Amino acid sequence: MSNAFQLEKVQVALTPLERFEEFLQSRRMRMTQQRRQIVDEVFSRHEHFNADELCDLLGRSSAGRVSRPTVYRTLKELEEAGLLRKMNLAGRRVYEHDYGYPQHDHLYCEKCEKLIEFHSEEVARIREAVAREHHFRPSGHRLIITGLCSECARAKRRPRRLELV
Amino acid sequence: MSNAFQLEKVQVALTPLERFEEFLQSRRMRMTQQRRQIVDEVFSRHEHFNADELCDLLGRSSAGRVSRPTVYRTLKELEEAGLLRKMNLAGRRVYEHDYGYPQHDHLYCEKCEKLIEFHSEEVARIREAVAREHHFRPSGHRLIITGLCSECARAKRRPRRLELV
DNA sequence: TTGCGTGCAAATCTTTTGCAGAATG
DNA sequence: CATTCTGCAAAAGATTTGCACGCAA
Repeated sequence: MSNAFQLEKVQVALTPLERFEEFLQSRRMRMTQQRRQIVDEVFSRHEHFNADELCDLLGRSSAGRVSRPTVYRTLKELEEAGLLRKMNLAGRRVYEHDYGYPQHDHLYCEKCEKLIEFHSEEVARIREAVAREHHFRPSGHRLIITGLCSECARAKRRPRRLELV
Repeated sequence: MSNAFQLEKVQVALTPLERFEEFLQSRRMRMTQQRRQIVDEVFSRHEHFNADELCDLLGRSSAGRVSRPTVYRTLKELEEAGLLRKMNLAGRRVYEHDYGYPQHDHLYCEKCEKLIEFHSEEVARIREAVAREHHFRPSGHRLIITGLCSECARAKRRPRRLELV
């Protein structure tokens, strides 16, 4: 169902942690307590997050805290490993799951900052067509449609009534 | 011609400077030597730029220098006035002309960092269709297709020959 | 003359780096 | 045991802010 606000997961053979272990091994890097903790935290929910928020979450963690530099270092590794994707949203740098989720684009509510995911074959088609015209070799794209989500649009249409209660 | 790498200008009644003056007046703000200098510099070429680059250009200016805080303050004003649009490109925050140029999207070369503008009615159509599906009220969008431009793609296909000369 | 605007210096915020000690394979 | 990692402190880069003086209207 491409209309679902939360896209369906894609079937993957390995868990994010296993996938990351493979990546680390391929680079002669080590699986540490901290890296494990970060992967657990990051993949325990699907929301978009930024480095600072993750630091907070890991700060409160019962498993022991992880330092800020380590969080930044590991986020970069997870990006290189293809587990996370970084994105710029109204000046905020947020991460989202990449591994195990299908290609998608976003609707971004400027009021409540909600991020809605959607998939469209059309976008891929346009990408190819435009690229061909310009002799450009596309490797990816990013489409963000900004505006107001249904709730905020409704609220905006009749703000008086609600505010004057 | 929507295929031109450099899109055609749109007819506008006022110069950017005049438009900015109107904006300032509407807010009881003043036209100063510095603001005038910044607008002149910014609209003297069509390239994308960031705050730092603009500071450099204004530093060399014969008309006297403009301080960094003023550059930042004025860029924000120009954005609010609808003269400039800010955009995040691979972590770099760049500005582009908004006033006097048509709605467009970008092809971004990951190698040479070139930015190619293109216009597509299709994108606008998709935007409306997706928004309708999600009861979303769109106000704008941003589409960036990343990859390699024609020159860089060519260079990449046969790097040996060129590098071994 | 009355504020608004500017430049300076310093503060913020976010992210990165050098390094000594800790942990992993 | 040889290296890789981590945390700390500090550096770095980008942007913002407080304030006293200067300038536009």
